[in-house]
Parts: sequence; structure tokens; C-alpha cells
Amino acid sequence: MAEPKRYTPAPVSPAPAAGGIAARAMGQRALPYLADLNPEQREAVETLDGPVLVLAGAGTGKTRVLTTRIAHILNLGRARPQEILSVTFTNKAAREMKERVGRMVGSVVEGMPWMGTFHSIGVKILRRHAELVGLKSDFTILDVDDQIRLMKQLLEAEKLDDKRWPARMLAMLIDGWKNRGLTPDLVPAGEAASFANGKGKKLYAAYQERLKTLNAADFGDLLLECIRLFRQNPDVLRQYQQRFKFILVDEYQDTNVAQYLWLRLLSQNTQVSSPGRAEGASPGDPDQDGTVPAIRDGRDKPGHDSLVVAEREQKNICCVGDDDQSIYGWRGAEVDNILRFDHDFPGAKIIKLERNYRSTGHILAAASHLIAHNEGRLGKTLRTEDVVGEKVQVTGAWDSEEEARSIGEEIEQLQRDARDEGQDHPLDEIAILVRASFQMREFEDRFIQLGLNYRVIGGPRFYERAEIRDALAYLRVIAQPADDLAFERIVNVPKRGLGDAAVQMLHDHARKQRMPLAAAAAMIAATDEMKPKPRLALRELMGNFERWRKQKDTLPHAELAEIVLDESGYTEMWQKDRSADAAGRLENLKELVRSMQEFENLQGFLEHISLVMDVDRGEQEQAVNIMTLHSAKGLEFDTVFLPGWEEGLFPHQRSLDESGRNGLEEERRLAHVGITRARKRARIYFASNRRIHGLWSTNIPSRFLDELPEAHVEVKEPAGGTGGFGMSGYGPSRFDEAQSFGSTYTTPGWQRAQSRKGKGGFSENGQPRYVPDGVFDDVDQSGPEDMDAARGGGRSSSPPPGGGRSAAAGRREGVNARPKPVTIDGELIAKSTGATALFAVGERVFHQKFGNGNVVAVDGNKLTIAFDKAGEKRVVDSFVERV
DNA sequence: GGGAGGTCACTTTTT
DNA sequence: GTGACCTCCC
Repeated sequence: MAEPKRYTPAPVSPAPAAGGIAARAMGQRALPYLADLNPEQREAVETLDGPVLVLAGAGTGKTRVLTTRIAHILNLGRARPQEILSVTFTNKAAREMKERVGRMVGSVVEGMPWMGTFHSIGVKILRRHAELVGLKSDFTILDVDDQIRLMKQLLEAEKLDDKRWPARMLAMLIDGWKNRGLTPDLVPAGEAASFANGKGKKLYAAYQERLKTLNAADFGDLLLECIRLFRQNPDVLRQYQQRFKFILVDEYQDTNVAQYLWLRLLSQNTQVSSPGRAEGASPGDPDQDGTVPAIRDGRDKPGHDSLVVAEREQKNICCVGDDDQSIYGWRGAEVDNILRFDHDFPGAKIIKLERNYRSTGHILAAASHLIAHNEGRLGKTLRTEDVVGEKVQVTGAWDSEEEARSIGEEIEQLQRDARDEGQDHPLDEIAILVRASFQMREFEDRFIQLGLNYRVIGGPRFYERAEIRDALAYLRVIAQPADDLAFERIVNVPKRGLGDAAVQMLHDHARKQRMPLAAAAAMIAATDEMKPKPRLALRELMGNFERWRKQKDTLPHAELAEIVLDESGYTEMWQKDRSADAAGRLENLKELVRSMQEFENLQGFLEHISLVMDVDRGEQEQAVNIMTLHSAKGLEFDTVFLPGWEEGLFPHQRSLDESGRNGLEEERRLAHVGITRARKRARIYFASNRRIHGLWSTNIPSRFLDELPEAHVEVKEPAGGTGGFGMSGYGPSRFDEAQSFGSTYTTPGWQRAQSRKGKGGFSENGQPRYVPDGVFDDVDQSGPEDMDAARGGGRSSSPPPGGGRSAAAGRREGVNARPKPVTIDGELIAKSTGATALFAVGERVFHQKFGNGNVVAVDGNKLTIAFDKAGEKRVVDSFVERV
């Protein structure tokens, strides 16, 4: 890496360091971009020195502040483009930032290599110093799928029952540790014990070791290994600290501990001291020596205060975020990071942006009142100068179908109204934000019926589709012959007769010879170890790979991809497939090849996709947006529909069960995010009955509805029209009856919803049999027991009392006990070309399958042996032993 | 080795 | 209701 060179301060053309100050002195008056900012925004842009936290509520111009700040820094000459580190979470945000900065400063933005996601910047740093953390600079980045497969292998090696200790669980555990900045040696003993009787830590260490052999890193490593690199190499860290004159962080409330540590390392000025004391001589520092007692996470909680040495010069770090929009706690985000920013970065200036430029008065008021119910927050009060606008509507529907139906009608109504006024309510400006993705289907069904255009945002991502992953695996094997995971994925896809047994043989051999699977496969293919059928198949495959690898250098990579898909039989496999989605998959493959053309080479393409798991497919047509609340963060729409506000679904039961009050508060923040997406109209729905996992369940309205301020809310009847089956479709008597045994439901929400409606459409325990066409089958409702009986053939039911699942787990054990114990022979250092011959011509040997024989020829690791019974065969030396 | 049938679980999601 | 995954049997 030619990195050091690039550190030499090259003379900057227009504004060298001194000129920057001059420019600042005179620049104050005529900076047009500052004029458009409100005073708080302006302060956030102009406070360049020292740590700054910008608490930016929803719609207060957060991105604007960030981008203007960058432009300002550049304009004043306070730093050169390559001296600004600007991190975001998503690629989308990074792209957007680049675009907006570009609009302000022009092509200068192209000279900002350190603008990107945490992960992309992490990789960039890691590739430059890969050797220092035990990787090669061309390491592969594994995704979740690869991770899990790798862990499966490790669990198998440990002979752990994968039913009891699923790889998925281990992956989550390790991921969690990595999020918290914990390397294997730092994992607290207590936690490590929780998995597989204390093997958790060992497995984590083994996993890391495997990654190194595979020359691979997972997403967590991109940051964690960076941290390790910095801690163990203060000189490297110092290079970066000196380089980054300004650090900007977007969505700070979403950072996890690892990201926090990473930022803190970079944002300090370290004196070069003894190695291993990267962060200076602070006693409580959890360094690689791991001497800190009671570490709960990689963050140095114990000695935290002593760590932040006041004298130490603090970098110019500016974090922008909103504690009220922290909704990713479940994947490791630490709201704490933002809540104690001034603690972590002493002397920090905190600037609140509270002027909202997005929503009308009622909407903002509703959102603000709701979020005020949270205790763990820094507290902001959003205000707007916009009109009061429409009140937030709350509508109760009988069931989720009615909910979808009335939302569909309201959308049509909105469009009619707009048309009457000679305007247009673009479908793009309408969003339906759901808590859980299963809710989406009902809307899709309904909109298809109505012929209403919609798009689902955030469905299965392009690169996660099986066919794409398969295709990529082929390309990975070509580009990276050591990529075992990719090889394993496609060795028998399409089916070519290389099943478990064959793969097992390859594995054994690879392990014995300490070589990548593909190399082992090539070797075995050249021998007679396998039965003729798989042998031929393997030979063909390996021959193909050899050829493709040669073509890699001569053909454009997109063309190569086409050839590979064709010649491997992969395309054919889907062409023959009769399932409904086969055509779509072929279409996706075409799209993949097309998208490859945008990249310079195969390497570049593979790098891109491992980091950027999305593909921009320009959609022109207007459509209603359906997405989860989570994926709506950062977006805004004129009209927002928020269905499914019921206890159990929103707030989600699981969130409450698992994280208690914190869980509830995060759900509430999610609700707040939902409402604040709306510019002009926010419409909330709840359905009394909803089918979840195939069973009907009856729900009470969400407690969040009670937390909305009455003055800003209007309670509505569901839009009628179709079939006249609204809230009034059944008489009060039935409601009373239901109520009589729904006595446990006395929550405020329930009561209020009831009184407001006068004739609420929900029976709590009543379990009416509901037949889809809107007719009630008024069955006996004498009690739950009878209900269960009545349920028999009916479609409506509640979960069986006892939980009903008879778990017959544990009946299986001992997964594939392999026949021969694998002895890893220390001397067997067969490198890929393996020149060390272990046998000599004439030696008498024994082979499991072919019996005894004499070596007649030696060719590296391959032996030709004249077997007494089986005749002359070519075999690999590790399969035979001397007699 | 591969297809057919049974069992289980099932919030949110980026990189 | 449904998809993913596992097991069994040919």
C-alpha cells in the first residue's frame, strides 16, 4: 500500500493552512449558503472546533446541517477534502450526502475518499494494513449466510446438536459481542457460558481463527479488527488521527459500542507511546491485554471518567442524531452513546434543532405528546410555523381486512379530492408504514384488487436472493480460489452428483492437506479416489473453473459471468425449473450481469456487492409505498397511513417481553418516527381482529393511542362503502355480550376506544366466528372452553391454552459421526503445489478402498499405485498409509 | 443423491 | 398460512 506517501501534506492549491484562517476572517459576511440557515442550524455549521453534538429532531434539517458544515470547512480551507472523515450508516445516506455536498462544492467532493459508511471506511483502512491483523489485503467479506454456514461447520466439529444450539443463535451471539467491541479474549466469562455449556467463547475464537485461514472478515470485523489494529499499532492510529482534521457522524443515536470506540480512537490525539497503549496511559483501558475487570462491553465503563483526559486535545468531531429516533437497539445500537455524549467528549457543545420544516401543527403536536411519555430522552420540543392542518385521524376497523379496505378507499378518495381541486396527490407521496412485514400482504392483496399501483420497499434484497448468491459464488471462486464457502455453495448447484459424501471427502482432504477446498477438489479430481460418476463431474467442474480463470483476464467480466452461468449449467437449471418464480430468477440473473457492467473489473464488483447490498433499479411509475416503520426512517410523505396500532403488534409483544420498559420506549420512538414521516396527513388504524400465523386473534387498541393528545386527534369510522360492513355491522348487544366476559380488559385504551366509538367493533374474548364476506356466524359464546370446542372446524381461534407445541426436540443427536477421526498431521504441510512427496516408488501402502498395493509413480501429492486387487489407480497420498 | 412429505417457528434490518 | 429446513425413503 502506498499509503504513507499520500500522507505527505501536498501543497494545496487555493487555500493552504494559513489562508484558511484568512478566509475565515473575511468569509463571515458573504457566505451565501449560511444565509439560508436558521440560527441553530447556523451555529451547528459554524461551531467547527471541539466536539459538537447536534440534536436534530425529525424534519429539522439534519442532513442540511451536515452537508453545509462540510462545505463550510472546505470553503474556509480548514481542511482539505481528504482530511474530512464523514460517516453514515447506510449506503443510501452516504450517496445522498455525497450528492448534496457535491451540489455545494462541485467536483471537490470527488476528492473525499473518507465519506462513506462505517463499514466501507473500515474496509478501506483494514485493507491497507491487513497484514497487521492477520489478513491479506484482498480478504473476502462474508455476509450473514456465509457466517452461518461457517459456524455450522464449527458446531459440527464440536459435535454439538444443531437443534439445541443452532448456528443462527451462535451467529447472533457473536454478532452481539462484536457490536459491543468484544474480541474473544474480552468476552465476559458469564456470557460465554450461556452457549453450549460454556463453549461460546471457544467457538468465537475458533470462528475468528477460521476467518483468518479463509482470509475473510465478517461485517463486525470490519470495525472490530480496525479497533484492534488501532490499539495494537499506535503509529498507524496516529496517522489517521492526524489525517482526519474533522470528523462528522450521521445518525449518531444508531451507533453501537464498536462504532463508538472506533470514533473515539480516531477523534483523539494520541502521543506515540509504548505499543499496546494506543489510547494513552489510561489505567482502565481495555486493551488487548484484557486486564480490565468486569467488562460488560468493549467500552471502558469502569474507568471511563479517568480515561477522558481533559488535557488531551479533542478532535473536531461533530455527531448528528436524534435520541427520539433511536429504533435499532435490538441490533446493538446504544442510545446511551448519544445520551452521554458530553460525558464522552468533554467540553462538547450541544446544539438542539427544534424547528420542524416538515409537518403541520397537529401532526407535530401528536408526535411530540406521544414521545414525551418516554423517560430516557434528552428532551426536545419540536415546533413548526406551518399551518395546523388536519388532525391526526384514528380509525378502528373490525379486522385487518377492513383496515386494508378502508385505507384503499381513502387513497382513492384522496386522489379524487385532489383531482376535484385540479391538483394531484401523487401516489409516491403516500406511504403505508407497518410494524411487521406480514402486515404488508393484506395491503398488497387489496391494492391488486383495486388496481392501485404500489411498491414494497425493503423486501428481500436483490443480492440476498438465492440465484444471485449462487451466481456470485461462482464468480467468487474464480476471483478467490481460497473462498471455500463460495465453493461449497455451488459445488453441487446445479445438481451434478456431488452430494454430501463427495463434499465430505473434499473437506477431509482439504483439512488434512491444509489447503482450500477448491484446491483439494482439483487434486482429487485428478485421481481415482471418487467413484466414476462424481469423479467425472468434479473433473468437469474443476476444468471449467480452470478455463474461466484464464478467461477472466481476457474477457470483460460481465461477459465472463454470462459464460460461467451458461457453461456451468446454472442458467439451464432455472430454465428447466417449472416453479412460478423461475422466470423472475432468470430475469434477476440478467439484471446481475447488466449491473456488472458498471464496474471496472470483477474485483471491484465483488467488493461493491459485499458492502452495498442494494441495487438501484430506477422505478418511474407512481406507486403507493408500503414499508416497515424501520425502513421509513429518514423518509417523508404527504400522507402516511399507520395501520396495526394494537397491543401485541405495536408495541410488539416480543419487544416488551424481551426488553421491558426499554423495549416499550423503543416502540414508542418507532411510533414517533412513524407519525413524523407525515407532512400533511397522518392516519392511524387499529383492527380488533387480525390473523396472525394463520389464527385469528382479537386485540385491544394500542396504548400509544391513549398517549395521543385529544386536541390533535380525530376519531373516525372506517371508510364505509363496500358492503356496508363497518363498525356498525353488528349490534350493540353482541358487543355487550362480548364485554361481559372480556372483563379483564379494562385498560384505558380499551375503555376509551369503547366510549368514543359508542359501538366498538371489537370483542375481546368473544371470538366471533368471522367469515370473510363479512357475515358473522354467531356461535355459542358461553365461554372460552366452548369456544375452543366450537373452533374445531372454524377459522377463528385463539392460541391453545397450553401453548400446544409438543417439542420432541432432543431425540436426535450425534450429527453425521464421521467414520475416520481426522488426525491433522503436523508434518503434512502440503502447500498448494505440495512438492514434498511422502512416499517413494516401490513402497508398500494400504488404501481404505483399494486395499494393499505398491507405489509405482509419484507426482507431487498424487501417487500411482498398483493395487493387488484393484489394479493401477491414481490416488492422493493422504489417503494411503504405509504398511 | 434426490424428491416428497412432515415439522417448526414466525418483529424490526444494515453493513 | 407459509416458507425453510430436516428426514425419510426410493
